[in-house]
Parts: sequence; C-alpha cells; structure tokens
Amino acid sequence: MVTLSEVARRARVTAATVSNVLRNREKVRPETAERVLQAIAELGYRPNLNARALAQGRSSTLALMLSNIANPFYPEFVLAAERAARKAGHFLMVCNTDDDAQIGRAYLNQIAGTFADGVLVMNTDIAMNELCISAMQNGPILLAMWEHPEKPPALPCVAVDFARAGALAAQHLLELGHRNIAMLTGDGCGGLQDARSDGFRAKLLEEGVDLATLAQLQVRDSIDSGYAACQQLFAQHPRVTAIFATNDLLAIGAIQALVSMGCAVPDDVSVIGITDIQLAHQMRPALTTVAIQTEAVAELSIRSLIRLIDEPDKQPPMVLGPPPELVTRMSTGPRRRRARG
Amino acid sequence: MVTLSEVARRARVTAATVSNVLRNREKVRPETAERVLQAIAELGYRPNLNARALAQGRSSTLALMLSNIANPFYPEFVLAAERAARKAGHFLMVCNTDDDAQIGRAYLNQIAGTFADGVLVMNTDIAMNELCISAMQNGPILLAMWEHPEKPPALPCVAVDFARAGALAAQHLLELGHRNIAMLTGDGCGGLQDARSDGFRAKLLEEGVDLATLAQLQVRDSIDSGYAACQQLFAQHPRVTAIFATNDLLAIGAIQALVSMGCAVPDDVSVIGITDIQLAHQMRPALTTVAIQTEAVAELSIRSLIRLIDEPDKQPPMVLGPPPELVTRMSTGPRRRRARG
DNA sequence: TTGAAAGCGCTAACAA
DNA sequence: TTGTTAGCGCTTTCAA
Repeated sequence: MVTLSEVARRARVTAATVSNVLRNREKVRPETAERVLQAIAELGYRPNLNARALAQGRSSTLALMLSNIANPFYPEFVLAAERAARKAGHFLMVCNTDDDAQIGRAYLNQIAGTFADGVLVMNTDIAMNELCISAMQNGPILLAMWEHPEKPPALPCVAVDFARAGALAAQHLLELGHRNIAMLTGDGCGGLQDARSDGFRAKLLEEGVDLATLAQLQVRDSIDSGYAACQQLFAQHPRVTAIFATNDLLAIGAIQALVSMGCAVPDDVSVIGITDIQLAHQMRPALTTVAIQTEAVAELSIRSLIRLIDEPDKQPPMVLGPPPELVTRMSTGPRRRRARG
Repeated sequence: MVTLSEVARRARVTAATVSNVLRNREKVRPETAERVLQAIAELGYRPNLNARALAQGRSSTLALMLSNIANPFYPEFVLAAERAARKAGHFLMVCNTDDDAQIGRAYLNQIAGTFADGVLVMNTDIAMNELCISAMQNGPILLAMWEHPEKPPALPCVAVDFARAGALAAQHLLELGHRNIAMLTGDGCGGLQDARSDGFRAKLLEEGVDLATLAQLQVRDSIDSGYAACQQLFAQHPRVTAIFATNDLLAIGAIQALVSMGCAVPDDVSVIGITDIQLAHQMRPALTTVAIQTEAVAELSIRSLIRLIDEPDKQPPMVLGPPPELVTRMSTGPRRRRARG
C-alpha cells in the first residue's frame, strides 16, 4: 500500500505538504503541488480513509437506520439520500434493523459518533426513540420522516405533515361523494401511522361525517396484509364504497383483493393511499394517493444532518418538509350505487 | 469521548490489557477482566472503530456496489446481504452508482481496501468490469450475480445459471403449447441480460421452434418500459400468445399493458418472467416466473467475499449459486385460440 | 498474566 | 511556503 510519506519522499517534500496539496491547495506553491500531484499519479496513491478519519475525528460517513429495506418506500428514500450524501462528500452506510430493537441498539452504539459522523433514523417507534435519545450523547442523530410536526420529539428531526396527508385523502373521498368509508392503518414499520389516520378522521368529523360509520382496521405494512385486510373488511362491511389506506402498499394490496373479488376499481370501490411510491403509478388502475415528496425529504434530511454535524447551532430542532399533495389517478371515482350483493 | 486508556487507568491496568479483554479473553486473569469490564460499563466506553480499523488494517466493513437501488430486485438482495454481513460482524456500505461509470470508479477508488475490507459488485457491464479488474490490486473484489457461469470473468465471482433460467421459462411455455412467442430482453442495469435470452432461444431451437417467429425487443429495465414495450409489441405482432421477459419488472409491466388493452392474462396471453421478486406473488394475476433464490445468492456472496478477504487461497475463482427454479403461478396457461382481432 | 513501546497513515498546530 | 512535531485511539509484538 502506497502511503503519504512515500509520496512525500518521491516528491521531495514532507508529509505535511502532501497533505496540504490534498486539501487546501492555497498554501502550497504551484510547482511543488505539481510535483506532488505527479508523484501521487505515478505511485497510484490513494489516501487511507481510516487514518484520515482517525486524525480528523470524522469519517465522512453518514449512517441511515431503517427497519426493513424491502419495504419499497425505503429504497426510494435511500436512493435520494445516497445521492445527496455523495454530492456532499459523504458515504452512506445502510443499517437495516429488521424491526429489531436489539439490532438498532447495537448499531447505534457501535457507529454513532465513531464510524458515522451522524445517523439518520427513520420511522422510529417508542422503543427506538428512547434508544436514539440516549445515543445522542455519542454523536449527532436526526429523525427523518417524523410524522407529528405538532409535537416535536426530544431529538432534532425532519418532519412531514402526515395529518394533512390524511386530511387531503379524506377531502378527496368526500368530494367524490363517499360516505361508507373504510380505513386501513399501517404499523409503519414499528410506529403506528396514526398521524395519518388522525388527520383523516378529523377531516371527516369536520365535514359532519359520523365516525361510527368508519370501518377501521390496523394491519402490518405490506401488500400482502393490505390484501388480507381488504378481504376481511368486505366480509364484515360489504357496503363500503371507498378505502383509505395510510400507505400505498396497503392500498395496492386492497386493490388486488378487490379485483380478485370481482369488484371494479374505482367503479365499485375507490381506493386511495399515501406516499406515492413508484409502484403507485405503475399499477393498473394507477393509484390515487397523497404524495409526500420522498426525494425532497431525503435530500432535506441529509442536508439537515450534515448541518447538525458541522454547525449544530444553526440547525433548528425541527425542520418541516414540503407539504403533501394529492395526486389523482385512476383508483378513485365518484360514488355509485353498488351492483353487487 | 471515553478512550481505551481512560478505561485502563480506572481498572488499574494498561491499555494492552483492556484491548486483550476486548478480544481474546483467554490471556487475562478473570479478576482483572472483571475489573476492566466494570470500568468499561461505568465509563460507558465504546471503542473507536476508526482507530481500530487503522491499527488492524481492516475496518469490518463491506461495500456493496449496485447501479440503482430503486430497482426492486436490489433491496431484496441488500436485505439478505446486510443480514449476512451483520451476522459475520461486518457493516455494509451501500454504494449506488446511478448507472454512472464515473461514480462507480470513484467509489472503487476510494473504498476498496481502505474503508471497505472487500467490495461486492453487482450486475457489471463491460466498463464496470474493466474498472473492477484494475481495482483488484487495491483490495478484494467479488462479482455477485454473474450471469455467465460458462465463461468466468477475470475476477472472483458468484455465478447463477441464468441461461438455465431462460431455458426453464421456454420449456414451460412450450409445454403449454405456445408457439407464437415474444421475448423482452432487459438491459440489466448496465449489462444486457443476454444469458437469459440466449438460454431461452437455445431451448426453443432444441424443441424445433423456428426462431424467426420469435418477436424480440430490447428494453430498459423497469415496469414502465415493460408496459410500453408490450404495447408496441402487440401493435406489430398481434398474434403472440405468450411473452417471456428476462426479468419480473418487464413481465409485470407487460401484464399491466395487456390488462389495459383488454387482454386477459393468461387466457389470451401468458406472461413469464425471471427472478421472483416479492412483487411477483403480490400481483394479480400472480406472476409465473423462474426464481433465482435472491436471498441464498446474497448470503453466498457475502460469505464468499469474507472468505476472499480472510483466506484468499480457499476461495475458488467462481462459485455457482443454487439453480433457478420454475415457480408456476397464475400468469401462464395453455395456449387458446385468440378471441380478439 | 501484565506492561512497555512502537506504530497504523494521516492531520494540524507551530516553527522555521 | 515548507518542515517539524506531536498526536488521533487502538493493536500487537516483545519483554518482564
């Protein structure tokens, strides 16, 4: 392995000068720099990032903790986060906790403030939240996708107004004339997505809908469980004309179930989700949903984390992401008399 | 930050002893170890992984390079790879190259043999392949999901017999009586998936099918382009009764297109893919596909990479993953007289 | 079984 | 503008 001092020797300078060339080029005379650069090229020198990290006390690595990357929402977030990190000169380490607090704790313990200059934690449940708070002393931690802007957590966070997302979904269904509505609330990979369902319920109430008529189900966060929940739902509440799911996976699962049961979407039943994952527009019928601008939030989160690392004073405790927006596609339509039994 | 020597001082031993306690516990007397452990607990000591990495010359970090994590195949691989890495005491750094050789080169240059003890590279095209070969001198690199077991690359790899996957798909369609077949070949995130299509073609030939009747299209690797390609296909070849796609995304896109065009799947047209991503069984109709055991291959790849790092002599240049298997679901059925124009 | 000491490769004062 | 020097926190011979 070629080291800094070998480069220095070859360029007939000292290690300090090489180091200077490698970062602030100002302090070194152009001819010297040239010589150093050439030596670097000739020797094929590559800096040892571990040594640099140790000397600098920072590793240029950010960690992203998430519960399960197989949930299609995460890859989209990761993609944007990795780009943002890369552009800012950081690496991104993905830490998958498998929904296991033990693993989350281990990761947090090992990397916060050591391997990673900062940690971005997504969709925390209460246990995870506690862990993060106690891990804050080790290094900067930021919560991404915090769902309750009205009650900031005890850690820095990037929040998204998910209650508003729920309200937008409610408004859309109401405007289409639906009154027999069912709601599927996902577990959000650890933390119940209740900001979304609360927002939805509040809007219904505001518009004078009797919440007693609202069929409610709590389910795991996946297409499969959306499918199962929808079947169960219609066995119990056959007169439902619209389904609100707190995320797109559930909504997609519901649509699949409806199709299997011979229900037309949206003619018999409308379905709306939240998030606007890729799949939402790739399905047929394409899913109506409330977009939360995953990319923008990911970028904002990375930028905020970096600021938290570099200038902690300048980073506000809570940053609010862009507002959710309704994306109308083909899975919702006006209420019609149901043709089936 | 609490350091090793602070722990040592508190336990009234030297740093070397603490270090010994932290790894090979044999060499130290139980009572001493006990004192050290207590000091660690009292001080809340956490080892500095950068320092350890520098001293040991290894970072316990593995890097996974892939072209675009938003492709649903990758998260499934990442999930399994991360688990395997974690269980083996390694971290996993995800490097997304955005299909950009520049970014790939930069990553390889920066991390191979430095930040990462080893690098797993997926789905390389030729450019990437060259890069990897020249980066091998920096540190262990292993190609995952090599598609051509019959021609091993110039690097260590874990291969999967994708030609066989194509052949299995062909056999299935032939057994169902299909003769008017179309083939959608994906670009595989950089490297054309031609092992799959070659295997498919070879099987057809073997069974005496005239390849001239095989409509062939090359497309980008996504649901959207599968959709578009399928529409285009039927405009030109309306008599096709079965579609083979070299991966599930294309197959899923094709099904969506068929549904939109009013074609029943599988009654009018059968569709088969390769991979068996999660989505394949979550769709309606559920997709018939050839499973390549992503999880097992990911695990095998991580294990192989670790062996390549620890005992390079014991790691064979090419390891063959489990054989692909046909998974029959609802998107394929016997050929029937087509009812449409 | 424990301690002493050197060093991993780089950075960052400070001095020249 | 360049060199000297002293670490960063840990591991690892080697000696005691």
